[in-house]
Amino acid sequence: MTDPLSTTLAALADPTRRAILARLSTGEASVNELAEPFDMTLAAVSKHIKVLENAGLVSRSKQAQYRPCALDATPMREVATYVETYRRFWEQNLDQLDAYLRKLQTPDSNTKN
Amino acid sequence: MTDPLSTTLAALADPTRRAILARLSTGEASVNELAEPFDMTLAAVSKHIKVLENAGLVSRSKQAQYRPCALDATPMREVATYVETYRRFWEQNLDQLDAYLRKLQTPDSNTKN
DNA sequence: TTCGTATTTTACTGATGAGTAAAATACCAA
DNA sequence: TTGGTATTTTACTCATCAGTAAAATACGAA
Repeated sequence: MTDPLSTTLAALADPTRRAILARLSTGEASVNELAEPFDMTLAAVSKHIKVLENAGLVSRSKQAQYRPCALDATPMREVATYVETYRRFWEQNLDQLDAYLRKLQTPDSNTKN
Repeated sequence: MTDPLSTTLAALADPTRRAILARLSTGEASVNELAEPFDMTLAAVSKHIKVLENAGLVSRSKQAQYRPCALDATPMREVATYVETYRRFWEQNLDQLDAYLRKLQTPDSNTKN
């Protein structure tokens, strides 16, 4: 699983990590700040951050003993591009659902019952 | 990891499974047909399909001894929606890169060297 | 230097994932 | 019924992941 898209998707496939990214979308934060909402060791959060960093979704800087995290959404672009190639399929399904619902509401279609 | 988005992302975070979906985007296929391109046991492919089915990305039907697979991209909608919330961040990064490259190309900015 | 705060690393545990081989199941056809 | 094709299940192995506790590291401040 060394391809970047797999790495990005795997990193995103965890609610804790997505919450960290959501927090970072409001601005930089230290590990302590990021860990605060979670019922989890600091070390555990540190490892989640490492996964995100490894996927290129988080970048780090250095300020004294702090190593603040910043969001880097760039790898999500590939995810967006990937799922977009399937858009027509889910929209097609919605169209079918829509047609089905319309059919149910059309009196004529139910005359046999 | 029981939330649907995590399940979908985890299912997509594997090149074999994405290849299966790509194949299914061209139409239904049996497990044997799906397994053909892979250097992997039929049982292994069967399990990958189970993961996709579990994520709602693949639906099955029954035709004699065949249990053909069909693509259902519906769960990808949530993925698309999710990454879209970060679009402004990666576009911002592109803008910054663009500005940076422009700056490099502007003679005035390098007069000090 | 010594302390305190921030963060990571290490060693370990338990759960889960990918893969295999071989047996089991399902269903059609002769 | 017997055989054949399609597919899944089971039991097992190996690797990876999430989490913890405790030690280690990094760095500013007194």
